Amino acid sequence: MEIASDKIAIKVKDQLVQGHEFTIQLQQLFSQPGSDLGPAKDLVAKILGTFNDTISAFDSFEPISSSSLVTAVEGSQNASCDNDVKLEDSGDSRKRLGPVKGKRGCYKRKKRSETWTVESTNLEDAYSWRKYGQKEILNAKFPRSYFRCTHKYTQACKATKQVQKLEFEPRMFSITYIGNHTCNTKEVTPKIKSCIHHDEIIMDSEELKSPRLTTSIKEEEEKNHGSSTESDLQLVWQEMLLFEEEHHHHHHHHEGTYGCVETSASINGLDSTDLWSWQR
DNA sequence: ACCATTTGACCTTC
DNA sequence: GAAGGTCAAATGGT
Repeated sequence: MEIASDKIAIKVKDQLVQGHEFTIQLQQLFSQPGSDLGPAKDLVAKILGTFNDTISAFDSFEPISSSSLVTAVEGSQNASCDNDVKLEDSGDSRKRLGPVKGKRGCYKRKKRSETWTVESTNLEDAYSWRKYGQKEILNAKFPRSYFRCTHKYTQACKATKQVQKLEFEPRMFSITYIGNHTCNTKEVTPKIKSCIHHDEIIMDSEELKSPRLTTSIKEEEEKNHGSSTESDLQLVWQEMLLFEEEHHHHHHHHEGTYGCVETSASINGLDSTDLWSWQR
């Protein structure tokens, strides 16, 4: 076994794990009462996400000819999706209210993905989410909201998050991230048609025809009411986003096409005014 | 007309 | 069987 590369890999992973640990400690430090660094927390969340991603990448294809594998598979899924030959009418005693359009559900067994939780006053991170559910939770005053990545179907991105208001600190949310994004968030692409072979079924239907979105960020004049600290935070947050952008594709010119749109998502009927979604 | 959210039903997990 | 997570029809917004 020529383990040269294996050794390196192990070392790298150890370092990652350590960095992960440190970040968690930092996160816990933040959650001490008295500090209100929302944006920093979100940043921490993202860092953690990166670590999780990398670490689990290692875990997933672990060379390991040896032992100690963790029976990771659990692929069994008795999801009853397979044989469609099943009856689908008459005999079923189940109550089906609406028009039966086909089998609903057909869930697959979930692969445990990385999860991590942060607490923050603003619900935004750099990704765009779509709400798909809300549930009352036992012994909790506030319901839990469920979000998935906007690009779940166009790009098969598995990331989701759950948001719930903290009972004793209603301005704060507990945000649990599940899985990491695999979508290209900025992938609207210049669309060089010339090199596309012509039957792309891919169809990323988001052409954003709304002309008013293209007005760039001249909305500096914040709409929040006087609260200077709030706006400061907002600005810091924006800067962080831009910073990140630049680092993603090194000095990409023409980054200014982001528009900021207020969404009407509401948690518990009480919509949070600091809910923003960034779109291109 | 399209797209996001709401909301109760449906499904899984414990 | 209860609690939590997900689906999708209905609804609402632009």
